[in-house]
Amino acid sequence: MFSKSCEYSIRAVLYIYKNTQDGNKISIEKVAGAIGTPRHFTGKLLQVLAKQKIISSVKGPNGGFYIAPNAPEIRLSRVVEAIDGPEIFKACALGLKECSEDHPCPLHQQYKGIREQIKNMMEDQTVQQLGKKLGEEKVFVKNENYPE
Amino acid sequence: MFSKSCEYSIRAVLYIYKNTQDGNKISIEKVAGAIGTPRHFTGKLLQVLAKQKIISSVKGPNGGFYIAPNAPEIRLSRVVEAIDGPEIFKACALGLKECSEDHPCPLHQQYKGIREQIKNMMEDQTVQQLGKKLGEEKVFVKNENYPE
DNA sequence: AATAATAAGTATAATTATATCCTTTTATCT
DNA sequence: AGATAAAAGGATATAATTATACTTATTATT
Ligand code: FES
Ligand code: FES
Repeated sequence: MFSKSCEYSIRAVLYIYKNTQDGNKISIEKVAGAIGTPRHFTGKLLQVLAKQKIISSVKGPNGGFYIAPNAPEIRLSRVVEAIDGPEIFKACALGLKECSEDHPCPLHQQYKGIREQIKNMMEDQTVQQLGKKLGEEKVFVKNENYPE
Repeated sequence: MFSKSCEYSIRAVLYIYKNTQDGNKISIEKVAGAIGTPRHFTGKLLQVLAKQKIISSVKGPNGGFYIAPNAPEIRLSRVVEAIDGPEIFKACALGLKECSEDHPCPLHQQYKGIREQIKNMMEDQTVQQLGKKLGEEKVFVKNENYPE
């Protein structure tokens, strides 16, 4: 579905949200440890998310990444587009260069609705909504029996 | 969504179906040319599909690949599972090792329905159904303005 | 038996994922 | 103020995976 980069990014952003609403900042080290993703690769992803202003970062001691409590809602689609690119939401199911009504692949009619749902899901859900669940409901952003 | 291997495979199988119902066989060369996929890579894919008995092949002059007119319906899911593996239909949206109700990711509730639809689509559609469309309706298995 | 057509098997290239290393920024301690 | 250390930023290197090309082995036809 999405690339690993993208999956990792979403998980990281949710975790960062949940753990920085009290004004704290959190380091790459801790994020990667908490969600179970490779340290350096995670760092790189957070770097591009910060550059795109999806998350905030501050260098130096006591620095780290965070999402300001008063930050506007961040749609998941924004993360996906930053990492995998926006074309992913209009790609053809069978890999044709373009998906179009004029030159459809045999799966086009059935697939386009599903793809739309995926897009809607990512546009509807925000980091803030899902991030809150992370604390309240039983949802997880790291694998089962993974050491905290 | 699916890997390139998988996309190519489905396109190839549909093309082979459409062009071998008259008892003909068709070569890798022609398949790859007609659907616009790399020659050798396509060959390899057809090889595993043949080994899995999803399509038939015969060597030597006048040989090639084909799907027998009396062959039972081939669900697209079978092709997907042969190439990308069956796990793809139960994978977690955020890349957790397992998707489960007990240890769900934050997107689980919303995603599982969509994933189910994808699975159903691939299980419902058969090579025969879609292959017929290839001749009758305006659907394509190669890119626009690609030389035949 | 020779040949030519073709599938099958092996090697290379490109991409993606991951790790290492060095630089820059900045808070804190002396 | 200067030294130090903690953190992100950035460039570059390696590994794994995926995609593609090349070579060899089969086999129907003559
Ligand atoms: S053309 Fe394939 S999904 Fe639209
Ligand atoms: S756990 Fe992520 S989709 Fe089910």
